[in-house]
Amino acid sequence: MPPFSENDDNQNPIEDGEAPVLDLASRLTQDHHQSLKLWLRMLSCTVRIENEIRSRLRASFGITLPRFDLMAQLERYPQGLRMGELSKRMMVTGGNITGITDQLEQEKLVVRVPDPKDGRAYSVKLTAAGRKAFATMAAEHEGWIAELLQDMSGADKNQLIDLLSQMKQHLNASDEK
Amino acid sequence: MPPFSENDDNQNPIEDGEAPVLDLASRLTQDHHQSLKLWLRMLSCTVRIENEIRSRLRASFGITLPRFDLMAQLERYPQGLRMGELSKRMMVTGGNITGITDQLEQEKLVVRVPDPKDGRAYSVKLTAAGRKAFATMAAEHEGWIAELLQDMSGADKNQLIDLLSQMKQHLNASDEK
DNA sequence: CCGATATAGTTTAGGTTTAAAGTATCTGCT
DNA sequence: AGCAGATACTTTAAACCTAAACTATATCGG
Repeated sequence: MPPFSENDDNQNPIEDGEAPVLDLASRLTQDHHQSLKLWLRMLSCTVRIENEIRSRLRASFGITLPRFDLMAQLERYPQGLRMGELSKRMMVTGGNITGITDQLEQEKLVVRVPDPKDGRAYSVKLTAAGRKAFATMAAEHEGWIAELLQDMSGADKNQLIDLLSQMKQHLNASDEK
Repeated sequence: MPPFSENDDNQNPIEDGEAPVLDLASRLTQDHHQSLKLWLRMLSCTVRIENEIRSRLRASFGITLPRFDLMAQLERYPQGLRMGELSKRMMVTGGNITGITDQLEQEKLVVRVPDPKDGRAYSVKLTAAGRKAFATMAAEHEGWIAELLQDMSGADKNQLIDLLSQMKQHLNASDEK
């Protein structure tokens, strides 16, 4: 994800001090700007961390981020995941999963096990080598994330987790409508 | 950016109730998990919003997200931006900017103006048509973001903005080291 | 002036990503 | 049984993206 960041020098915290009474239109615009600002700031943080992790994964392990991510999903489901489940969890298209799985299979890190109950479906699983490789990488990866976020207090992190969980739920809720 | 999301059913808020005294190693692991959780939650929210915006931009305006993003950068700098500046602001590689600019130039939405002072450099600017097209799209875009985030209170949004600004600054600070 | 080094941008090769079309299998209905 | 529609996955074309190599221009020290 590399888009639309507000990488600006001015991090001026728009003064939201006294709130005069505003008409509906103004309040609407106000909220729009606030939401946009929030979005851009979150996007900026995400892209920065993502780029850093991508580059470290490549440098340390010669693996790409999507491959690592797919393995991370599988690691949580030893019984394997179907292509469609991977697609949903990773929030990418099915065709994409096909490609990444192909690559990982070629590297012998995952296998496609045909589903005996459904001739169309596979279960994708980590191989023993895949589990081993992932364990090493995951430990390092977790350390990197902690390092990147080390300057924030634990309390702030907890608060962010709460707020983002809330956001996530709202996003889920609103697309069921 | 479509990676490594923790798209799980269980949004169980890990009970961080009473905090027993822990040894250093445990506290470290604890912090690592907290950071990882925060990262995954933020990533998940970002990808969801991004996918939604990408799809709406395509459906409503037949434009891609990176092209829209590049135009958004230019809109803030009427005097134009050089390729390298676009690359830095959008946090993508220079080669990538070359490609996106090529496309937008072909669509007559931007122009490359040679820099009279530096034979290697261009200034990329929106054309009149580009400005016009962007104005329409940007208004709609802002509305979408507001809509997606409408279920959060203004106070929560402000708090998120604060925390993310802080995160962004820390990220900036730590890579100058 | 001239060569060494740096900088601005492009190109290339390979991987990722999407949307849309295609293939094969399954499920339900008659 | 058999067909209609749905589902699971793959393929395709076009765009995006990165890292690394490359081209051209600029700058600096002699």
